Formats: sequence, structure tokens, C-alpha cells
Amino acid sequence: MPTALSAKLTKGTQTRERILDAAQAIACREGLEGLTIGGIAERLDMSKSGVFAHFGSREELQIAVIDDYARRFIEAVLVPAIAQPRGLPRLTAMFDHWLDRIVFVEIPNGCVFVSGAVEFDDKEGPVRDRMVAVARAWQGELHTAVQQGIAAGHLRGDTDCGQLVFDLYGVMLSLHHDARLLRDARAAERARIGFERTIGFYARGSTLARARPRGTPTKPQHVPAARAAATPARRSRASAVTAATSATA
Amino acid sequence: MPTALSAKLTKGTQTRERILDAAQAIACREGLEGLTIGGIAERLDMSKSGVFAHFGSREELQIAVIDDYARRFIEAVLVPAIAQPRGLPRLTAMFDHWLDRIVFVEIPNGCVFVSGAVEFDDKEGPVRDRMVAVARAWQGELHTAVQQGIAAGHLRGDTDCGQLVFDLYGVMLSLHHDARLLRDARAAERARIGFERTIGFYARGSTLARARPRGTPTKPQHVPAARAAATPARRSRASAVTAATSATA
DNA sequence: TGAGAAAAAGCACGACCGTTCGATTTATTT
DNA sequence: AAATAAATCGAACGGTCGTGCTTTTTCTCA
Repeated sequence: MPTALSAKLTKGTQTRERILDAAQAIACREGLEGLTIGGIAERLDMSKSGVFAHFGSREELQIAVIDDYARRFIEAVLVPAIAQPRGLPRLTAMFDHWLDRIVFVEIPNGCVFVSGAVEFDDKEGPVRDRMVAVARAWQGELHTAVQQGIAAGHLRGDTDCGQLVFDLYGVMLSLHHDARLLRDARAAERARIGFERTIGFYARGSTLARARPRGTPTKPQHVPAARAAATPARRSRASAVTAATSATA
Repeated sequence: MPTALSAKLTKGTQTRERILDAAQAIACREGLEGLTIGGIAERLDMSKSGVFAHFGSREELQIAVIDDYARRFIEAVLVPAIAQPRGLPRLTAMFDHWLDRIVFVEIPNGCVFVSGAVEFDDKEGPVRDRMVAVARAWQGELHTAVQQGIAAGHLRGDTDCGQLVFDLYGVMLSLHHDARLLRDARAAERARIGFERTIGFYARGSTLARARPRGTPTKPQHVPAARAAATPARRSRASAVTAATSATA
């Protein structure tokens, strides 16, 4: 008997999620282009056609993976951050959770946003469209947080929001590059320093001494566990974002 | 009759270069994974086996493309910059030519360094090794330029060279992301601002007012043409770099 | 429990992949 | 011009891919 809320808990949707899990694991390491129906089938001890039947095509599977990845990202990074008050505290929390996610999840396993952005930046089609949508949605969240930082008086009034978002994105992309390709263990610390310097530049008055000591990871715990810790209230804000990234389904 | 200098100008090496050109064009757009023997053959009106014969395997072809790409990059970015005096002028020239190359070549056509870094960051093997080598070589050049900036008194003595390189790389990766995936026309200008702010932070004294006005492209001319403009003297410095990136062949 | 729906499997197709190998056409040299 | 070497072709092989069918198994619900 399926609960009134949430989707039907039938066998089909159940294995659909198993497929999505396996697909995401593969897509992280091999990219969305390296994601293959047979690979998923082998990982789940299923037939190719059994896997295939759950998605009309490989393209729809790729899109489903993107949406699922975005959902988890938002849950892990944005949702806990909005528990913080608007302005610099929330923006800092967003960065901290973002960094934690990269360090503890994406650097070991790969990141669909990074690989997908490169794989599909020149390939027109619905997959690219979805990649653009989720990237824009996340940058939009950062943009909003920066604007609130200005409104709260934490950041200078003449702060170029788009420039600040550009800078922060660069810090994270450089972290991905140095940590994953070059396997530089100092990359995470450099990302933290880069964030501090960037925020310091835009902060109202330069006296903004961040309290958190350098080099101490903010959250060594398992990231999926952090999901449950998010306050169930204020959820409307987050679900609006999730809806935005998966709206044009 | 082949000239005494340079490799034999036989038919074989001639078509080998044609193949490399075509391979690079494909690899830029489709990535090194999307690079296919049949694709090159079709582009050149050749047979697959005809193309294949010039490289022992697809892997060696990919490595050859990486080396060739690195060679052109160095020619276009580093070689003209070392005509500038050591320190901030040279570092600024490196950034300017780098930015020009991204704006006029890599944003329209794609970049093997960016796509290759993502494609092979988790795939052990000689291709990944070469990607790491060229990335390290270029970061090493930046590192050296920064160190000379300190020695010349242009940058603060306590400047963390690796951090500055990390920051500059992030600026360029963010530019790639926003310009190619999101097609944001403001990305190049943001990269320029990001560079100025980054350098401004590390510059000795904050009075460093960069003379170049914002937003004016430094070199609207065709990039391949810029190669010939490089001073033929001082070439030993550059060829040493090129040799470094293609040493372990 | 049995009828009907849903899910999974099995199989085959056509396309493309890298690679091999022998034949054939071109370049180069004697 | 003949002889030798280099370059290119053509056909084929084994493999993997996404996808369309039909059949069989499994679940679901009256």
C-alpha cells in the first residue's frame, strides 16, 4: 500500500532509483558520455533491455542523472546553508558546504557538473540545455546570496554580483583541476584562502577577520548524513530551487 | 631534397601533420575521447587504415595531439611574453596572450587542456600522464614568472606562488565555463577584472594602477599570425619548455 | 487465488569502434 | 628506367553501442 505522499513505491520506481544511483556513480567517473546502458546493467546484474525500459532513451537517462545530481547537490549544499541568517553568514555557509561536498564527495568520485559542462558545451540538444539550466540555477543562488549580503551591509554597495560569482566559481573549478588531475593535496586549502581573499575584497571595510581558523575542515562527517540534519522548516525555500532546476522536465 | 634542418619533408611526415591538424580540430570540439580514427579519415578523404598507419595506436595519436596542442599554446602564449622584461610586465603579458588565445581560439573551438583534464582525471594511463605533464609544465611557467615578480620587487615578498597560480588558473577555468557552457559574453571582461584584482592583492604596495584601460582587447589580430611576430632571438628559453612538455615521448 | 498489468529478459539488428593484414598504389633512390 | 622502399587502400574481425521487438517472469490488486 503506497503512502499518500511521495510517488508510488512500486517495484518499478524502486529499481528506477537503483538504476539512477548506479548511473550517477558511473557518470561521475566516466562522464555523461561514458555512461552506458550496458555498464549500468552489468553493475546491477540486469539485462540491458531491462535497464533501458525505464528510460525512453539514453538521452533521457542522462537528463535524469543531471536532475538527480542537482537535487543531491542542493540538498547537501544549499539546504543546510539557508538555516543561516542572510548575508555573509549564509554565503559563507554555502561556500563551506560546497567545499565540503567537493572535498569529500566530488574529488574522490568526480563531479557531473564539471565533466558535463565540458562534454556538452558544444553539443546542442536537450542534455546541454539541462546542464545550462542547473548551472544557471546554482549561479543564481549564489547571486541571490551575494545580493542579500549587500542588502545586509556585509558587502560593499558597489559589489558586482556577477563578478563575485565568477570569482567563486573559478576557485572551485581550480580546486577540481588541481585536486583531481594534478592530485595536489594543498588544493582545498588554496580554495579556502581564495574564498577568504575574494570575500575580503568585496567586504564592507577590510576589517573582516574571519573567525574560522584556516585549514580545519568544517565538516569531516559523511555528507549524506548531513541531509537529515537540515532543518525541516524553511524547506519551502529549497524546494523552490529544486523545482526550478527540474521544471522543464 | 630535404633541407638539412628540420625533419625530412617526405610525403609521410607531410600527411602526418595534416592528420594532426584534423585530429586537433576534432579533439577541440569532441574531446580526446570523441577523437576517432574514422572521423579523421573522413575529414581528410582517406582510409581509416591510412590514417592509422601513422600512429601505432589511438592512444599514441591522442598523446601526439596533446603534445602538438601544448606546442602551439606555448608558441602563442609564452614565446611572445618572454620578450617582456622579467617580473610584472612578463607576467601580465603571459596573462594577456593567454586571454587572447582563450577568447579568439579556445572559446570558439574548444580547448584540449580543459576537456582533456576532465576526461582523463580518473583514467590511469599514458594519456593522463601526458595531460598531467603539460598542465604541470604550464603551471610551472606561471610559477617561475611569479617568482621573478617577487625577485624584481613587483610582488610582495610573502607571496605564495602556488596560491597565485591557483588563483589565475581559476580565473581562466571560470572564463571557459561561463563563455562556452553559458555563452556569457561578459566572461572575458570578468576574467580581466579577476586578474587585476588578484595581482593587485599580491602587488607590492596597492598603488599599482595598471595602465591598460579595461575592456579593450589587447590583440584583435589573428593568433597564428602572432607567432611570426615573436622575436626569433631568446628562442632557446621557449624551446626548452617545449622540450620539457614533450620529453618523455 | 486468479486475471491482468507491469517489469524484466532474451534476442537480433545496424552502426561504429580500433585494429590487423595482404594487396596495391605511389615515392624515392640506384 | 628499374628496383626498392614508403604510403595508402580495402576488406575483414571481434567488440560495444543504442534500440526495437517478442516472450517470459514477476508483481499487483480485485
